[in-house]
Amino acid sequence: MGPTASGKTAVALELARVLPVEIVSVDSALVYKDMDIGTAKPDRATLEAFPHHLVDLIEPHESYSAARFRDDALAAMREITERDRIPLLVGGTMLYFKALVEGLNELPEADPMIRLVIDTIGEEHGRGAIFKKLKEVDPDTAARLDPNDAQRIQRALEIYFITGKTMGELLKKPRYVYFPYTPIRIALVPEDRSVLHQRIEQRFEKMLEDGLVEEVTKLRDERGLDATAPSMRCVGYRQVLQHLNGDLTREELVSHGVAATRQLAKRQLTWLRAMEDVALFDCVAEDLPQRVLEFVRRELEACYARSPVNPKEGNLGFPP
RNA sequence: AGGCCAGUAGCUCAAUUGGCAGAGCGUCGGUCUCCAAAACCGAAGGUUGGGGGUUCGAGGCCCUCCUGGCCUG
Repeated sequence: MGPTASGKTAVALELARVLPVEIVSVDSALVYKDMDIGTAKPDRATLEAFPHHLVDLIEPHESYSAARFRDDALAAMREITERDRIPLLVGGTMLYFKALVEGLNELPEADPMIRLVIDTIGEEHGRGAIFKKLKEVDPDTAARLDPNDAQRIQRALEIYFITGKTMGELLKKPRYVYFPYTPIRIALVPEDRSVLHQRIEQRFEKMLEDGLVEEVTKLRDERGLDATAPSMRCVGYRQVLQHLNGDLTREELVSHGVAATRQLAKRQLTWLRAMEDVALFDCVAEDLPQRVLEFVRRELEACYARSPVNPKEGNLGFPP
């Protein structure tokens, strides 16, 4: 795990070179096909040499979800372990990590029609009307949410409209979590935030040099995508779209894009701080891949030593 | 060189006739159960370019210096 631009990919590739692992992407942006530059997707050669699961899964006009990720990730992990290999989960979408390991309650999936209905009510009767409605049907959830949090209020109402039961009620039900793995949690974090900020700026400028504007132009012109598409809410894509609309100058595109990326990194770090049992590594360390590799080796050995089920012949699959 | 205009939070700008210096953005901290690279909440941040003066009281008036811009030579 780690914030954007912390060097996760480089470390993952190094581990994949040496250990019997297969990479599973835990990234809400890498799932989109044809969104390569702005998502800092590994290039084709890398993806061929080290296949990544859960990359290029859906079209940019489709939408994904935490629940779908959990299903997809568990399926990928099962395939990998059946090949006697180890899943290496790499990414920065912390909600996906959480959903995977801790599971989700049984809730209905998103329904675009219902969401449209709720949005329409909001437009006609005012922003407050929707919150008022939620207070009526699900006071517990309403009390927990901020009246301005339109997205979550909409979700809570959506659950009620689909199931007739409240979100508060459904979340109280016991959750049966299927996760037959022992995670070794590693996070790459900056000891000095300003270094990460620098990297973010350089990387965004590089993305523009590499043709990010052209990539987005294509998505807009050939796929008709606009700011309402979930994929176009990704950092960078949204700002380029605004630039193409004439709402941002080229200069503003850079400063806004960089700022949005910094904010993303900040939120990712907030998640990481709240997580327990995570080994932290300074993401600007010189020999970062080596350090992580050593740590993983030790952890794997300890893991196998205490496990009643050893892999075949007790061979860990990597040099002693 | 002379004349005019401007200088307020990191940035862009507000502030009634002289009456408690604010906003947006950024920054920092947090929340997060099927959109999460999303959405939302909170906090910090000022010698109002410097110095002097008038006044009960100055971001706003007077003097002076500094910086930037425009005009004239």
